[in-house]
Amino acid sequence: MISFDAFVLAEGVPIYQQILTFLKRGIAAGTIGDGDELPSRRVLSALLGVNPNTVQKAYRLLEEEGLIQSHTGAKSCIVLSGGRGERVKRQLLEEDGRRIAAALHQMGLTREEALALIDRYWEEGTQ
Amino acid sequence: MISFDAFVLAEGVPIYQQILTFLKRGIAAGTIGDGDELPSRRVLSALLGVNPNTVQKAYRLLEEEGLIQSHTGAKSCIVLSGGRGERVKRQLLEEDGRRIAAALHQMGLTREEALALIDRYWEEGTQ
DNA sequence: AAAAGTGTATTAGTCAAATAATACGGTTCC
DNA sequence: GGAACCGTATTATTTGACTAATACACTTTT
Repeated sequence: MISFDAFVLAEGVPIYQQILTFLKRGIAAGTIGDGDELPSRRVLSALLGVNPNTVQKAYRLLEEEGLIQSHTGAKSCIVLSGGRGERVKRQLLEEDGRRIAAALHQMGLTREEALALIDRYWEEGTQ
Repeated sequence: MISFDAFVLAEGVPIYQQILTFLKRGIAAGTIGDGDELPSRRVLSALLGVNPNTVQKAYRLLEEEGLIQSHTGAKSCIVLSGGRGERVKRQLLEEDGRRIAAALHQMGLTREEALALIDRYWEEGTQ
């Protein structure tokens, strides 16, 4: 069963997108693997304190991407066969890499200052 | 007159927030300085292809933060006195630093892999 | 078999973001 | 002084995110 203990609800970003991002980053990190069971819509919505429909929207989008398999009545589970896992990781690294580098550059940081900033907050992110 | 040539409209983020971020990053970078004139609401909305009310919302929020001064009839301009510029840069670095480090860590990257990723897309961000 | 849990679907409502169309008074510039 | 531009304000509408309350059929568990 996939754990949502590390999930923290942020503001200003659609909740269903945060769920997508959380799961995809877990897939990229390898902490979420092929065949892993997802919490049911009802359980996760109660856990996060959001509406079941919001979780359903996230799960539906994941299924449309082929990353989840759902059968009426049974729990949904992760599908990473056919290079899906590698694809997710590659896409995530490229999108985040571009976005992050652009942000740091727009703030006028040099390459060294940017690397130093990541270094500075790296320890905090490990908690 | 502050240039919005480098501004590119993204999806999934409120437009008024994108305008705020663009200006704050310019302030942090030093490319936007004290007393600089902003494009009028009408001109900028036409330039970005968005509604004047959306630009007005961004400008109003900036004024509430004390980063803009507006007088009815005249153009608005940037106010960075009293350490406002430094404050903006410090806040931006902390927020982005934390968010970026957390994202990289959640993807399971080591510190070295994270720094390599930034390095990889650094050149692209320069354009 | 019965109960509990699950995926799925529907309808209704609230709220924020964004658009659209004006309107008014003040400033700038020729 | 007048035209052009500017900040500001108002009202209405559309769209998407989210909540709320159900309902139904299927699976799992006991």
